[in-house]
Amino acid sequence: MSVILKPKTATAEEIAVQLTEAIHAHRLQPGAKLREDEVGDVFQVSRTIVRQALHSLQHKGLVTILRNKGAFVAKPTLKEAREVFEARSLIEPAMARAAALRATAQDVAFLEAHMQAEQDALDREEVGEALRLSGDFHVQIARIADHTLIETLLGQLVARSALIIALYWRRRSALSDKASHMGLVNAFRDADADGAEEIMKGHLLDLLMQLDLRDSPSGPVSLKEALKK
Amino acid sequence: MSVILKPKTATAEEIAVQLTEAIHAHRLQPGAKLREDEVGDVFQVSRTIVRQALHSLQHKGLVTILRNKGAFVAKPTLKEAREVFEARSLIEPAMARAAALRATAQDVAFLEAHMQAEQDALDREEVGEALRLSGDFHVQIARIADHTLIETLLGQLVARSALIIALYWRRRSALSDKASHMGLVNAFRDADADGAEEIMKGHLLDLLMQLDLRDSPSGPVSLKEALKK
DNA sequence: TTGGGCCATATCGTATACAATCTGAGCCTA
DNA sequence: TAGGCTCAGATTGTATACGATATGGCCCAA
Repeated sequence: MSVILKPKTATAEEIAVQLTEAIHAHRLQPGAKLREDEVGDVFQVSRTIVRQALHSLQHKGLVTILRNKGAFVAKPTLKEAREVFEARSLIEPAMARAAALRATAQDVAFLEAHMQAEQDALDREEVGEALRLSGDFHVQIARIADHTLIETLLGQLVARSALIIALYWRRRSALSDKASHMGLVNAFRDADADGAEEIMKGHLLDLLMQLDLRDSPSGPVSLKEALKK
Repeated sequence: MSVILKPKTATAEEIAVQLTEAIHAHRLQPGAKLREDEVGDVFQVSRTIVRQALHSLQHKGLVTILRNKGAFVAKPTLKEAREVFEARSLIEPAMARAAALRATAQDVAFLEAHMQAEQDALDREEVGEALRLSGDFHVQIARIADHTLIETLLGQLVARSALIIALYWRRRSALSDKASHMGLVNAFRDADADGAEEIMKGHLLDLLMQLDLRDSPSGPVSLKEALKK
């Protein structure tokens, strides 16, 4: 928790955003406890506001709140992880198709700048920021498709994906989606709906393949936790 | 607001459920104001708890909270309404397919009982309850498909659909989904994945057709509201 | 009469006080 | 020494007090 920025007073929304970024950047690990007054001290607000932020993050699936226990950064199970990517596979190809039919020159330029920003972050070795931008790329596609509901939804799924990547990413392979993203941008430029849809399908499959979502238990668990119940 | 039941103390979750049911049953109309201490009086809890419930409903898209103005039952716009059904069309056929492959005899029996309960409600002329059950039928399919994430998601979309139906339903046609639901149950019994998927696709299209989602303005609006801004 | 400004009241927003609950250390006992 | 009990401290849960903001009525002036 001590790695959070902005020690000045903030709104619940701002706190939620900052916590989300910290989770995205893996500065807050899955399972980390978020004590209310600790967070409140950092942001200089009362627990009331912190509570709002934490509940909001719970609704988005980033935080788990246990009654009388507290709030923790969510630890998606294997099943939840698979479900997130299944849901994305149902939604995103259709968004890519719609975006291809609607994308303007500005949209294409925006996505290109977005990819450049991601590359810059990688060059600076800011892996967390690059991951965040990479996820946001997908949300931007829903925005271009002008589908507000799914844009919101996808924002939540992408945020959860960041947690999943933190837990299940096979470190041995590089998480590179540059080629797919480039392909999508090109398809948008050409208004190639079929192409965009296919690339997105393949891209999500690629992502899945780079995760270790086989039956292995959910990773290192403390003995104490493992023996509980 | 005076039509709500259970005047004894309750948790935020219970309040949210009761409000949801009231919205489903159209006892609370889109746009209705939900004053915090009024709700608190009804349920015999402090505003703290009411606030939790209202925020939770906001996240689910059933309530709109305007800062310093208060909470209102959401009034989905035409675009939002279309988006809800588009999202459902992306998700539910796949759920129907998965459910067909997984449904047990118990699941089929459960759905049959569910349909019977809906019919009973209709016979008792409890239209609101029948609508609620009809929506829940779809959520149950996601449960049978064993897809928890989408089950939750669909619960929200179905709840919003109830609002949309309240606003955009063409009264002239009967909102009958009995045939489609029956077809789905049969497909589940036969493990007919393709059939289930197709029926669900068509069923959602049917639903859309029975709504008036053309460009007409969002219905009766007070003059004052219309001239604002 | 009509338009604008002012104030009382209603209502929401936030902080804080207090109650309920959990946790873990220390102690006792078998 | 292992197991369980008790209690203090830490932490979350809820109610309430108080401040901020919006609303609507009233008065006054043009």
